[in-house]
Parts: sequence; structure tokens; C-alpha cells
Amino acid sequence: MSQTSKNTTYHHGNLRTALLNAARELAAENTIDSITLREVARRAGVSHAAPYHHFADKRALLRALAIDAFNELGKQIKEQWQTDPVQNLKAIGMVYVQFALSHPTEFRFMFRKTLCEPIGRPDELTEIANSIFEMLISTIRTMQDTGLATIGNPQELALIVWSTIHGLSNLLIDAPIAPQPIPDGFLEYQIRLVQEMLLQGLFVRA
Amino acid sequence: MSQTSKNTTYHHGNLRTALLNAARELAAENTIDSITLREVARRAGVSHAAPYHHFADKRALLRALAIDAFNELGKQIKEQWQTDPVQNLKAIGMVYVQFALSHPTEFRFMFRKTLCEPIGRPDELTEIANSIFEMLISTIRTMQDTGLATIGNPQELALIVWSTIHGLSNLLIDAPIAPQPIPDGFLEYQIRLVQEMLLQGLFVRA
DNA sequence: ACCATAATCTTACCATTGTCAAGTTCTGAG
DNA sequence: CTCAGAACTTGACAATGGTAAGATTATGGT
Repeated sequence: MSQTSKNTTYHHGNLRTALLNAARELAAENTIDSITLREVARRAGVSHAAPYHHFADKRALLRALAIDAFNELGKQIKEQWQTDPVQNLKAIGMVYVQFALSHPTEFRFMFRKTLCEPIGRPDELTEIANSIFEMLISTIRTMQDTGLATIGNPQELALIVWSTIHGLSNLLIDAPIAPQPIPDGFLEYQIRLVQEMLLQGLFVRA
Repeated sequence: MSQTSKNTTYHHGNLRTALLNAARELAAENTIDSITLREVARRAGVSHAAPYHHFADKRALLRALAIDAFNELGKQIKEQWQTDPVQNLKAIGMVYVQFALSHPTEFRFMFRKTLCEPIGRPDELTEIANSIFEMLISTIRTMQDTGLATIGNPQELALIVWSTIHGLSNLLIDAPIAPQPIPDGFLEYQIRLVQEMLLQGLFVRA
């Protein structure tokens, strides 16, 4: 096909990524249930059993999709990274919610416990999720070090902050409320509101 | 069967609720994908085509499940209702997160846009969700009236508050972080933390 | 009381899906 | 060159969502 690699007839050459791309294509088009192994294979121009040579089962394909999405999210956050922790807090929020809005299907798969390995076993999905969580924690720690936040255990505070942006993302994507489509500037305004509330809440005057 | 109603052999008598109960049973046992129309019918002791006389399709069954769950959530909130708006804010948060933790599968279905009717058509799921949202808005309005909160449009503030408890629920259920199982008192502590932050954030000193 | 009609349920069928087993074709190390 | 193994295909299987047509029961109008 017009793939960016070899063009042999039998061996695809780079089927794994082609399958993931096809899955992403499906994710972008339809809803969460419409990612079908067979359709993915079809779009990659390959037989319906071919994917099993690259993924153990459908779950593994979706897990790979989720991991890629987490990596992309982390990359986007890092691109916005600056020195001011308050700016970074805002950046994390904006990037996070925007990512959820622009890749809703992948976003949903990023948080599916069934896609993780059984507990005990090392799980890349858990690791990458935690590494992003760490960025939030360290941001809050920095804020505390510079006196911008004064109360609380940074880990617990980070969980609350993450909850807020994660919940906002979920509600905007899936809840039967919220304006549809989302008006211009709504996001910026909402994130600013979150941030102001959090900054106030994180800061106890001496 | 040992149903609470008639016991004729052919006509079930109350199949609709029996199906919903079976679905809830499945929800409690397994994961989100394991609710199968055929298994639901099997558990209700009925042929696999019988459900179609009570629900248009699988989606309709799941929508009914989600609606029931929203009703239950609303009921539980109302049971905790008092006069103090701050107490009510806490009650909403506690009940909400506890509901999500004790009925994770139903909770996930409560927020699936694909279960809603196409926009334009009146949708019971949208209505019941909004009616619960209204309780939050009115709580915040009351707080503003009594000087406990001073800033912002109550609707926008309510969205942030909802985001926080909704996000916390989702993360605790599905995110590959958070202690598993959740230790005693964790929830109370976390909700108190949320509340303190929000109260600070909602209140701007003159 | 009776019977037509509608509601409820069943059996039989179809297309699709995830998955596996057994073959086929290619590729590269020796 | 060759041959072991990787990459793919074909063909099968059971399970699922859904439809159609027929069987059974309930119900209301007369």
C-alpha cells in the first residue's frame, strides 16, 4: 500500500504501527465500540488473523493504543513546560483537557483498568500514567517551595488537582450536560477558574 | 421463578425489571464488557429474543440501567440532605464518590454519550443528570446567598465542583494509581480536603 | 361466555466478531 | 544454498446482537 515503508506483497514490513494507525483512524471516526480487530486488519490491508502476530489479543492492541496516547500527552505537556510552576499547572490543565477533547476515544481507553496487566506484574500502562502524575506532584512541590502553596501533602493535593481536570475532561466528553459544541474561549475560561480556585485553596495565609 | 410476582410459565409477568436486575447482577460480578443481552436473558430464565419485547436493543437496556442508577444516586443524596449548604456540599461529594465505588459498572454507563438519545430528541438520561446537577448549583447559590461563597457564576462553579468529585470517582475506579484497596478513612479525608480547598477557593475576602 | 386481537415469548436464522489451528510464503543467519 | 523461524493466510469455531415468523397466553369488547 502507500505505507511509508517496504512494499512487498506478503510481508507487510511494519504492520504493528500500521495496525495502530488504523485503530486510531477508527477511533477518530466512530465511537468506543467500533474499534474491531477485523476492521483494523481490513484497513491495514491484511487478513483478519494477521494482528495476532503482533498483539496477543484485542486487549493488547488497545493497551498499546492507550500507552501511545499517554506518551503523546506527556510529550505535549513537556512542550509547554516552563520554569514558573503556576504556568505549568495551567499548561497541564489546558493540554490535558484539550487532549481529551481532540482524542476522546483514546482518552477513554487510557483509563480502563481492564487494559492494565494483572496487579503484581509490571505494567507499562501503570508506569507511564504514574510518570505523568509525577509531573503534577513535582509542580505542586515547587509551588510549596516557593510559597505559592502552603498546605497539604503534595501527593494528596495532586490527586485533587488531577481529579478536577480529569473530571472536567470526562464531563465535557461524555456527560449529557455542557454546551455542545463547546464555545470559543470556554476552555481557557474554565481552566482559569479552576486555577484561581485551586490557588486560593492551596494557599493559607499565615 | 421465585420472582415477587405471578408465576405463570409462559408469560413472565415482570420481565422488564427482572432483566434489569440480571444486568445489575452481571455488572456487580464482572467488568463493563460482560453485560451481554443473551446472558441477561439467560439469568432471567428466558429466551435470548425475549428482551426485545421490552427494550429496543442492547443500548436501550443499558440506558435504562443508567437511568435507574441516576435515580438511585439522587435518592441517596436526598436522604442526606440538610439545611446547611456546606454540609450538603460534603454530602453530595461523599455520596457521589461512594456510589461510584460501590457500583462502578453502572457509574461508567451513566456517562456514555452513546446511550443518550440523538440530540434534539427529548432524553430522560439527559434530564435526570441535569436534575442532579441542579442540586449542586442550588447548593452553591445558597452558599453565595449566605456569604459562604462570593465569587463567580454558580453554574460555572458547580461544573468545577462536579468535575472534582466526578474526576476523583473516575480515578479511584479506573486509573492505574491510587491505593488498592482503598484504606479506611481515605475517602472522608479526601473529600474533606476537596471541600476545604473549594471553600477557600470560592471565598474571596473583601 | 366467547373470540378476535394484541402482548408476550420461542425457535430458527443471519452477519459479525474474537480467537485458534494448520497451512503458505518469505527472510535471513549459518 | 538451505532451512528454521517469522510473517501472513485460510478456514474453522463458539458467542454475540439482531430479525423474522410462528406459538402461546392474556385481555377487552360484545
